[in-house]
Amino acid sequence: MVANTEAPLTQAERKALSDQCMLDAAVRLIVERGPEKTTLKALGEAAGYSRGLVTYRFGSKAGLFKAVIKRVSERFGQEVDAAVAGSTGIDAVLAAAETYYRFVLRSPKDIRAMQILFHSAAEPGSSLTEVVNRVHARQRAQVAEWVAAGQRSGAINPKLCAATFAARFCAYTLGMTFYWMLDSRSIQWEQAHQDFKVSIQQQLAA
Amino acid sequence: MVANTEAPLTQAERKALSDQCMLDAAVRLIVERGPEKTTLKALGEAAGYSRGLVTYRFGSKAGLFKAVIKRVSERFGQEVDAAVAGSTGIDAVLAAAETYYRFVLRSPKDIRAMQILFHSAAEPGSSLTEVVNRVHARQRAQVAEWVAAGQRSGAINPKLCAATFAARFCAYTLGMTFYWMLDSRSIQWEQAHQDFKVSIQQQLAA
DNA sequence: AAGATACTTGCTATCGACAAGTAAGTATAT
DNA sequence: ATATACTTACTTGTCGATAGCAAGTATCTT
Repeated sequence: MVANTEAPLTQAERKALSDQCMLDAAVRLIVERGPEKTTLKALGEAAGYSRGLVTYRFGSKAGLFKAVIKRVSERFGQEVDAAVAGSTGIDAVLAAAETYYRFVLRSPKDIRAMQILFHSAAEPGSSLTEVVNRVHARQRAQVAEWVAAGQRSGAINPKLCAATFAARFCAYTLGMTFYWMLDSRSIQWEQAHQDFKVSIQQQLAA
Repeated sequence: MVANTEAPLTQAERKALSDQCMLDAAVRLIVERGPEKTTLKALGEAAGYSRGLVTYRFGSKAGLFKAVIKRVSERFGQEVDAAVAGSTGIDAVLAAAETYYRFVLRSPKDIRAMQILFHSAAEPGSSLTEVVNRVHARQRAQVAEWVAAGQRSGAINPKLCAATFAARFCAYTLGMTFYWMLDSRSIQWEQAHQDFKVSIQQQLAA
């Protein structure tokens, strides 16, 4: 988490290192104290630098947070792509659900940080709105594509509106993650996931 | 929104009036600039008082926001009770969904403000966590009750887990509201609602 | 050695919340 | 009835802490 202070590095390496440290520090501090109470001073120190580096590198605190969203959502997107591989239709949707379920268990801090940033995008005047909206629009479009493909192949109920199902699928995931964050004990994360898969199959079945 | 300056009021009336003005101002400012950027100064002025009154009356800014959550969620709860009336099972669940759908259209500012406050409850160390968690636990329990009653009367699929369905139902609602706030154009609020009702019936059918 | 890039420090306006103050309403004694 | 003591409603002074800019220093590159 703290910058390495050994052997001389190239400028590019220095930059890459400090970027990495700052993004890690951001995730950690967002989860520990929330974005607003995460001060530039704390971010700099947690990353092993000064309070000024965040603003210099990312333009502002919000700029750093945007970078966090991009990094985590990109990593998640890659995992989904890998899990879905070539499959479409119901299988693809189930694989995506499964991937998210596991991602939350494996990287709870990343998910917590990202969800907190998603939330802040819903506040008026937030500079994260556009990025976050793009991330979610993309996710919904991807799900809708799988469903549409399944409909063309006859495996999925043709009466269903692919876009609306996709929104429902993604909205559920967001809401459930919110509950999980609020009080992980009050929600049966695993059972909810299993029941959700059953519900998906039921909803999509031709 | 601004305190009345006419005829002398009793202490109780003065208090009720200023409380009302402050709660209204809070909703307005949360929707206009978000909770963090809503300053005590702005709250006081918008309500027609000084910057000190919020702290004096509600203890802190967060105290005022708690009161906002209580007020709006209570009002929504009453509307649900009225709409559901005596019905149970699928009808009760559909009536609750319908009530929320309409509440959002009729009082978008109240919903926006409340959802923003819900979000802030998911941040670490938030003093709203407990209140918000209680509100949502209660909503889920209520939905689960309707479902369980429907199962006892044989109208709802007995294999379903009532609590898990309730969580799914409420999580969807939260997530969809988030999308609606993020970009109301990208979401077909009405179609999503209609499809949701069909999906509920399908999921609950015996 | 000179320029470019990575990073730090000085500064200003603004914030929330506490403490101390003032104004307005209420109770009691004559 | 009205003056005085008291309580409650509300305001203002103050303090430490904040984000982000401008101007500086350290480190790498050519």
